[in-house]
Amino acid sequence: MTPVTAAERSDAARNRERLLLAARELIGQGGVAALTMDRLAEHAGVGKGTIFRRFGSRAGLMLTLLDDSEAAFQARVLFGPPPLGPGAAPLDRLIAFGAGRIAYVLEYGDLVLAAGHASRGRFDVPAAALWNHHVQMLLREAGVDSPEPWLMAGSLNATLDAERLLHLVRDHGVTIERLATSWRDLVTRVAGGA
Amino acid sequence: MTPVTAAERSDAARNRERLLLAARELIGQGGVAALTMDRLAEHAGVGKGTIFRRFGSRAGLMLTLLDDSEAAFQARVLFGPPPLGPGAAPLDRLIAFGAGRIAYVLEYGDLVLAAGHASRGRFDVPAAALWNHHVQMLLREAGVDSPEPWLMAGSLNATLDAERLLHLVRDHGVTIERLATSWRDLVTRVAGGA
DNA sequence: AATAGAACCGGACTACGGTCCGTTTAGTCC
DNA sequence: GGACTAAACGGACCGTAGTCCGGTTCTATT
Repeated sequence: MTPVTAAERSDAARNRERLLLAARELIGQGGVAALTMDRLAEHAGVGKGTIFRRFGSRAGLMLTLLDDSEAAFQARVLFGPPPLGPGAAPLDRLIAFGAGRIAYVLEYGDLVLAAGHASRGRFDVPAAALWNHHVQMLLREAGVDSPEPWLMAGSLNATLDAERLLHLVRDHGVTIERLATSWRDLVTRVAGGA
Repeated sequence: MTPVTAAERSDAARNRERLLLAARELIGQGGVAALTMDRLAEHAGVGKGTIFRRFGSRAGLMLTLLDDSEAAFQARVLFGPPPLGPGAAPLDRLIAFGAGRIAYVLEYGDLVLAAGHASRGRFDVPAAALWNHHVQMLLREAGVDSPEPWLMAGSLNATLDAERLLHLVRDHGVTIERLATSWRDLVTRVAGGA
């Protein structure tokens, strides 16, 4: 977050902390929907413009709020124990990745949803690029020789879209187990399995 | 559109026509973004409330605007010549369906995008259910025996999400041919092909 | 410690989608 | 054709995300 070129000014840092704290408080009280920018500004004792300079948009703020948990998940994928982390067979890692992603999305629900409504389109966000790359790597290791590896990885990731998953769970009562099963089925077939 | 239970009142019909005409005019002049509800109301000489009673939301209006082309595409899929229509091998129909869908989304671009921002979530819209059912049927005919046929069809359709396709084309310069290739690769693998 | 200027601050302002409710009008029944 | 009712109408109103810019505060420099 802190730019390399210049240290963050102390008042800016103080306000950023205040804002994140106030944001979590508001969400804790009334859910993500209760977090409006006006309320946040008032509750944090800060001007509205300050929020937008700092986080760019409401979605940017949500992204920042998710930073910690997102980093934790990334760490589990990149350095954690198998099958999610390195060490397991590529297909098993792929299956575990989907299951983990599904669990993550359902756990943070509305927050992920709100973060997705970024003006940038929710695809170019750094994390998305990382997952794309990760899936692409696992596919290659699994021996999948696709004419469009990058697009194939993107397609599989589109399957894990937060809005879709939450819609299925909330409006159709689909269980997390069924989602995981479906993902396993999909990637197994793509990888040329049974 | 006209409810079976009661005929539409003449003033309502007149205003609906006015609104659709004015909407197409505004879009023709300044693109979909230029179609704001206030402007539309003024340009059509109609109150704003009238628009919302008739179409429910901005997305609903967009959906209505797409009605004709959507119906045309549906007709091609359900009754048209192979490989999109009936008569071809299931896998070929599936491939053609994706290609057709991609072309459709790219052709109507922003309109489809705006229609997708419906409050209902863009998944429960009637057309989406139809495509889901269609893909599910083709998979079954192709001998794909999935533990979750409905979710599998939904996953494949998620791959054709308008926002994703348009993002790839507009922000990454991906061609329609590459998208079609990737879709073919995906469904071929799912169907157990090469 | 004084100073300059960059970074930051705040809140009034805009544009938008969507709602509400008192008013008008179309269709119907006598 | 007059009266009645349900439907449609319209535009003021609301809450929202996001912008703008004059004033303020921090920090580096001397």
